[in-house]
Amino acid sequence: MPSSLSTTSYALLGLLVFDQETTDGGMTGYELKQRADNTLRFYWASPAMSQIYTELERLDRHGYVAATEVEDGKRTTRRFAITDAGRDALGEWLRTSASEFPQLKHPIALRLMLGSLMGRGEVRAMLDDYLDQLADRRRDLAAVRELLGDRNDVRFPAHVADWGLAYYDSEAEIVERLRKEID
Amino acid sequence: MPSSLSTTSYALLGLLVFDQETTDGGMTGYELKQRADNTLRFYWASPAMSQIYTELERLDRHGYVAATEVEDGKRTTRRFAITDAGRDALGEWLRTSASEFPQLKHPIALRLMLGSLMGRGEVRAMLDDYLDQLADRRRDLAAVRELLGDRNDVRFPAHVADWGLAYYDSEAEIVERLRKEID
DNA sequence: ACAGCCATGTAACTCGTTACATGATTAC
DNA sequence: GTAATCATGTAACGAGTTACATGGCTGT
Repeated sequence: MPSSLSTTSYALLGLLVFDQETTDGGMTGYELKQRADNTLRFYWASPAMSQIYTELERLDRHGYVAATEVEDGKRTTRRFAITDAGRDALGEWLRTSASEFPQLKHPIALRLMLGSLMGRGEVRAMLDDYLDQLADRRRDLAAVRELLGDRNDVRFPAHVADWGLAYYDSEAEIVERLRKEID
Repeated sequence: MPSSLSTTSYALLGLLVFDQETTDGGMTGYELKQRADNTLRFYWASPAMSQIYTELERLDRHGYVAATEVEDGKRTTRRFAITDAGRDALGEWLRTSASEFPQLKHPIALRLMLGSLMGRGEVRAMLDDYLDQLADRRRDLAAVRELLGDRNDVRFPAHVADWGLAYYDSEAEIVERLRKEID
């Protein structure tokens, strides 16, 4: 019964590792989505809500998470916590499966390839617009990095955030240089 | 009938723009796949052969490419060339549709986030391995860049290749720094 | 009261992949 | 002759999205 999970599935399971087990055990699907928006989004993908619930269901079937129904006023919410089996599976995955090379889908680069079909001004506008978006992203990630501080339990997520920040900086630099070359 | 095409579809159409119209008109699906492996692969994705043929079929239905059957010894191969309508559609797409922000799927960063579940040596090995892969990639892309030279018709693809090379260099630098910090 | 957030799910669909099938041509 | 490459397609499947549907809770 390997019945391997997708990388996204392991990624979500991984987010549950950093759950600081509050009074109730675990996180809701909604909370997990928020965490994904704050972390996974920057170097993987933040799955749609519907997929979060689907994956949690799947992880539950594998016994990698434990669900508890919590009475919350009039409604009942489900909270999910990673199990020991889940932690084992995650460690096994990290240790035995090969790391794929990163996959980049870069619409700006793609369009730049076709720069000869655009006017000079259009190319410049596209790159400027990209620089703006890049700055927005960087701000978002910097805010997340701030939250992590230097707490030891999130030392690795902090490393990843630093990586992301350095990447955004380098990307902005490259695009600015490119912009000048094209003029 | 807008019946918008996917970005991948436009990307393939874009590759046909650089077809230096030889004796026969256009490229075979097989040749297009090779070109995608040399270009698209680095900043988008190189579709599977089966998808190439599917997309060419679709582009043909839209009138964006023209197919010609060519007798090639005992077999008949189909060659595809971009049409004027195709060039128009591509320009329209470049001018009117918004550019999405790049999407990065980075398994190494994802795994690094879970570094606390791995041994120090395992993390280091993972990063070293990534640096090797990165160097391989860079070599491949540098070879492609070489081919482009300074020909004016491929000025923009060359810009994109330069962008990629700078990205790989920056990424290697960041990972090396990270490696030291983790030790 | 009304908006905005919290919370959970199902159904239909798209995009793209792998597996399967087939066969000609070319280089050793 | 036989392996690698050229060449073309179909079928089944998987991963993930958007649209749809529902309803409670919270702040103003």
